[in-house]
Amino acid sequence: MQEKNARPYHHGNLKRVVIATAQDMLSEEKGWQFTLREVARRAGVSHAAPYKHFPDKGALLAELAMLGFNELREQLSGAIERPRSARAEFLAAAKAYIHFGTTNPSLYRLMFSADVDKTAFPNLKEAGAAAFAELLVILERGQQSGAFKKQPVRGQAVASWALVHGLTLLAIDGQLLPEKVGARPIDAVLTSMLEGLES
Amino acid sequence: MQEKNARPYHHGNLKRVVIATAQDMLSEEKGWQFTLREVARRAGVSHAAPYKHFPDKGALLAELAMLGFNELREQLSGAIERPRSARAEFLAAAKAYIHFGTTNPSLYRLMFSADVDKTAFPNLKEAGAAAFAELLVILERGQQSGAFKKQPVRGQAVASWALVHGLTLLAIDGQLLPEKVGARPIDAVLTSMLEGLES
DNA sequence: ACCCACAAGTTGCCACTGTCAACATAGGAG
DNA sequence: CTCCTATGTTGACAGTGGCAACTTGTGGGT
Repeated sequence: MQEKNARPYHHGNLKRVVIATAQDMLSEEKGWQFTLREVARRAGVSHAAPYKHFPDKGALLAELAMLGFNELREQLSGAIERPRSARAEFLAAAKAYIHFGTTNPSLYRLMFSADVDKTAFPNLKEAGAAAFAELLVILERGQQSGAFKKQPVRGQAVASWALVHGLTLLAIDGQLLPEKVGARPIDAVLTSMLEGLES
Repeated sequence: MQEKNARPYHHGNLKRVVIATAQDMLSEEKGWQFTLREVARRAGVSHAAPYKHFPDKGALLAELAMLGFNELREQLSGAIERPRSARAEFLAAAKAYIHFGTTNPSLYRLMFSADVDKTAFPNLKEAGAAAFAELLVILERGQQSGAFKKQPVRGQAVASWALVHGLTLLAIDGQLLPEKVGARPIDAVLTSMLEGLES
């Protein structure tokens, strides 16, 4: 008797496969401007199948961005696991952040792109806030220990984030080459930032 | 006798009109993800006409980005026209930069998007470098006057640019609201940056 | 004035896209 | 076993980027 079709109608795990396939495609030339039809082709399903799991392409992109923020938050909290000096924590987290961005440039750009509307995707917004909260933890601990100036922590967080974010984008764009900006530019800039933070 | 067609085949000025139309469309919802066909429609020509002036859509986007950098450079040099203290110059230029970005959010994002390939468009690369050079001028003058620390100026420029770029993106995303980050966050952050720069 | 070459338009086409509707199949609950 | 829902597929539509071939307009040279 004939077996059932090699690929039954009920995939069982298609949502995860679509996400994983899209994540793979992020590292290709088109970055997050891949096409949903190509994702479906590579997942081995029809072009309309993803629409049973995502209302549209924007929803898939938002999911990717949210997963990116989750991963970033894990990288940040992993970098400051063992309690140590505020300075060491700050540097470790900043470097983990920049490493995340330079290792996943298309994902990083997607996370901050206008194409993922955080107002339309609450999970994404929360994930972004959770990643940002790791930075707040570092700054609050630094203030409590007396290592950092006692100032509104959100203001300090904005300054720190703006700088690290800018550095990450410069690194992604290949603008942080030693012959352009001197040796170890990231260390130099982060040290300068810390001088502004410290008591 | 009948007049010639209302719209002769030879437009005479189509390249400029395409650019101006695309610039207008940047401020609409899709930002720089407008379609070239829609640009052509609004310019009153056929869908293929822009291809006589731009090899592809990417070339038009690169042109828009280059014009953006030119405009940014003019804003920066205008902000520091009259010689004054290094500190005042730095603040004026930083605010002009942030104002440019928040006034033209889609153009600003396009300028730093992976979609405009600076290696493929030398004019764009030069325009970006010229805008960046304005910052070098400020820092060099600051060092010469003794107001800023005598350090590798490109390193200082990278730190300054990273911070201002990050602030601009935060402002564009509406993240610099006083209830979130305290009053006058830009002033606070720039002042802190200056403390790191000054002798 | 005429001719020719080039510039710069148009028309039509191709392969592809995002997304929707209708249909087909699979799974699970009652 | 039946029925409902989930989740696939097929087909269609309106649109896109970009190309080739064609058409019209311009300007230079004779």
